[in-house]
Amino acid sequence: MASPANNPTTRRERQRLEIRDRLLEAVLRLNSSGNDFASLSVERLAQEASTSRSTFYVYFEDKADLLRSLTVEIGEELERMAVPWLEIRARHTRQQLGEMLERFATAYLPHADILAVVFATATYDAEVRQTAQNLFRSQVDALQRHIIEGSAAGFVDPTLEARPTAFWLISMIERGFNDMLRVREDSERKLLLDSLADLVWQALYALAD
Amino acid sequence: MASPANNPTTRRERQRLEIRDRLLEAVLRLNSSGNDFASLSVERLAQEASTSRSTFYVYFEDKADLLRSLTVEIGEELERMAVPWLEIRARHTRQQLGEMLERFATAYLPHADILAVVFATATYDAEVRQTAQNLFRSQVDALQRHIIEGSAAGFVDPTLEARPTAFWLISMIERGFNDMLRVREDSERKLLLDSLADLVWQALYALAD
DNA sequence: TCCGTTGGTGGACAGAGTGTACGGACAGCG
DNA sequence: CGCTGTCCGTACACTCTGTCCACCAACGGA
Repeated sequence: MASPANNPTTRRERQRLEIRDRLLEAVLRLNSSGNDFASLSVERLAQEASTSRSTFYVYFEDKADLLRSLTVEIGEELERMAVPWLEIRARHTRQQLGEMLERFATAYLPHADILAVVFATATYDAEVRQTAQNLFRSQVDALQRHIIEGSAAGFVDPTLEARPTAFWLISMIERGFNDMLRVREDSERKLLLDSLADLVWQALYALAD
Repeated sequence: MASPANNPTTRRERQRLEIRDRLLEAVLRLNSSGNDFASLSVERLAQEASTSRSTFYVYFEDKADLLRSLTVEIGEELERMAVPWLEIRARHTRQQLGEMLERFATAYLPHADILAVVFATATYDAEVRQTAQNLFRSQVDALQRHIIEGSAAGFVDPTLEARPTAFWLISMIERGFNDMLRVREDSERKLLLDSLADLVWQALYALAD
């Protein structure tokens, strides 16, 4: 059936993609195991991906270039993860909000460490900064739409300024989640998420109607 | 009158401090003028401070060490700046809150760019991370006290979990302020700060009593 | 004022990492 | 089968780091 000939990608192309993936995964592995991206040499990275330093430069211009690719991929996944909350267009309960935020957190947290690297790199690499800003902006956009449509539908406080409110709330969530990485205890995590849900509830939904 | 002999510091000590200050200021100057800290060489830095590279290493172990000193100094100033809001122990109006946050923002924003560097460096330098965490924690502590004492005094919603609420609000303010750097327009800034005041008001004070 | 001490300076050094170039080797492909 | 694409090792020039040291200016005590 799926013979190599039928596959649109040739074997060589598949090998290319595999090496590329190995490099991307190597960064995640090294980064999550205590090493820090900034002092990670290309040599070490290539070694972790079972390839050579010179090959690295075939696939990426430099480390920042690799990080850009990574950011785009993670960004797409983040947007998918936020859908359950932000795409809601009907009145919901405080408890439902809590559950949605919890699901969002569960999906977000595994990526938080690499996102921290992205934000860090953004301060000194213009292209990564652009990518990171797009990511942030698209989250704010989504929440802004949620607020506007929720106001119209009557389940969001209609007196809110949609854009700035969305900006602050997304700031809170993003910054807070990055810090939550360090929280090991499940009970403490629960407490934090519950408090977050209270704040969001209070900010957006409590004063509706 | 104030002869050199009467001065507790000798001339040499004063010169020492002056060079140190020149180096610290050089970082701020170079950082704010578009250059990025990560790719800033010690050579360039010493040059900007009108001193030599070898002298740099007399004063600081490395760039991260310098950043740590800077962080501590900025941290102390930040705490002073937050006092008007956080040290309030009595009921106040929504308008007063807005004014206090505006003053806080005005004091914070000039430092936001270097703080961004601090947070970026924190992801890969353990000591800077510690310093940055202390800074963050002390802000959370102060807000937590504010919430607890405000609850007792009756002007803060007593059902709040003080610690996590403080954590989220400080996250929001810190992350948001770092982004506000890019906001040039006064009217837009006004809108943002007003919205922030609404959120804080709603979160802490609206449900008191 | 004199002179010993202090401390900034420039230069040299080894070590590490970067980004580029190129030839050899090996496997995929026609 | 021979051609071609791709990975690998090696080498190179370059930049930056952190350390060391000898030199010398000027500071400050006597």
